[in-house]
Amino acid sequence: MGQRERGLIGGMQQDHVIVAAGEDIVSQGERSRNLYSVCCGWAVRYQMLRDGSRQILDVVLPGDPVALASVMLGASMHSVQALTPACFCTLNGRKVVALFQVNAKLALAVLRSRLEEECRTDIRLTMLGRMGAEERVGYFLIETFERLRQRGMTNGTTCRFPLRRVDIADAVGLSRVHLMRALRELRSQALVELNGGDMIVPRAARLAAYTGYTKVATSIGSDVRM
Amino acid sequence: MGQRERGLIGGMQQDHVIVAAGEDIVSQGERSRNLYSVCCGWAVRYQMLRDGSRQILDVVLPGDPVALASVMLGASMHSVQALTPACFCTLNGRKVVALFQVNAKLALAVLRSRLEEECRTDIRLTMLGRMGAEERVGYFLIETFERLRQRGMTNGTTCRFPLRRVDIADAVGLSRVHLMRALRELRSQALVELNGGDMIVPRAARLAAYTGYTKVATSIGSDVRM
DNA sequence: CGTAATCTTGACCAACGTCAATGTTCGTGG
DNA sequence: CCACGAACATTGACGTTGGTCAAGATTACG
Repeated sequence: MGQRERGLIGGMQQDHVIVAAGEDIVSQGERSRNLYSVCCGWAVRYQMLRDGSRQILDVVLPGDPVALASVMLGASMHSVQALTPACFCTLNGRKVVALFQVNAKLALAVLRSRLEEECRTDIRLTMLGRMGAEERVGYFLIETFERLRQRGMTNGTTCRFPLRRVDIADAVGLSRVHLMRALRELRSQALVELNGGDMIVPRAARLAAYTGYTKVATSIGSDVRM
Repeated sequence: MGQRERGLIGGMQQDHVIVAAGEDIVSQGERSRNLYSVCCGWAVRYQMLRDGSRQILDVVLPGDPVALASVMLGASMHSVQALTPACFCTLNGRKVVALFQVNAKLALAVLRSRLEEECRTDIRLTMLGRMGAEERVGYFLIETFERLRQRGMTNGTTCRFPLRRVDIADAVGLSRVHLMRALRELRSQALVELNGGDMIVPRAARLAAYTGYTKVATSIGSDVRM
């Protein structure tokens, strides 16, 4: 994507919204015409079930778009909640879609980034359907760690990690108690350690091997992440 | 999408490939430049794990594109296997991408259909992470049934359903034996019945209510499904 | 028929969830 | 600075769900 397209998107930014930790910026079922982009802070996409349980679909990091489906499809099937105080920049959804209709390169770049997400989602499906507790947790952690590393948000073997235990449990489909058991096991094998709000991965390659994680090519940096 | 775009895609069709039941048309890791579209027959997208277990990611029905990610990202992270003898039409991936770069409306239509898929995938994630065996199986069946109904492939309360028990088990993340238990329960409540290669759903609304399924708007018919 | 594949079920075992109790951290008001 | 409470983390004991093994029934096909 060239300077020109980046400028087009940049020029459409309307506002910055600050959201407190724990608050939703998008709600399941909502018909919003606003498109957001995480500017700083962490968030999660999630769904609630009838019985009150929650599934975290994905961790949303700075640079990731939020509510694209809501804008293009008319309604959002998931909520998005800030985990830390977070700042979102707002774009006019209608205008962005209009821009897509004119600028094929831009639409294509977004399509490509969606397809990359799709790959990650497929693997998460496999993880939930077919892996045991330790593998699931380890996989989720190394995947997030690698995403952070690609964005320069790690410090060698350490990074910020503001998810609570419940959040991790809801992301990997385990109960909070069983998640603790899995974490204990992973720590005892020196694969990952969570402490305060930090994650420590002494040997990323070892954790990757343990969980079956393999790096997937991304277009971060060379591509749009509105 | 107008007649013109449909014609552009239509004109690029090169070939028809016939694949026997049980054969792969796309393999995990493959770097193919071919794009396919299911023309008749059933297929599944799936991934294999190190330990030999398999996760079925999705059922691919007539009209669905195959290997879009492979073409646009350079490699496929999943395999696609025919469940029945199936016919795929082949498109030149490079040409299709080139077409996207020129025709924004087309790129946008494909993006929109990817976003719809994404909604379905999110729900499947939730199902695997948070639902019990009966709900998972019921959900998978009613979702597939509704997709078939939208394409006019059902006959009131009945439709073709060529998946074997193992396939269903691999799709919903259960063992074959436990899948049988769930099916027995669903049948005993007259929610679904599988027989031969057919599925019978006496009261779709009842099964939907039981599993928490809600219809999600799709652009089938009005949109591209190459 | 006969062989292979698939379906189906029972008996038993492992993984994971629930409950409940105890630490630990952190923010707030005195 | 301390006392207090609220939210979160951690662990043990025990129950439930779902996996594994193994055997027999059924179907598909040569």
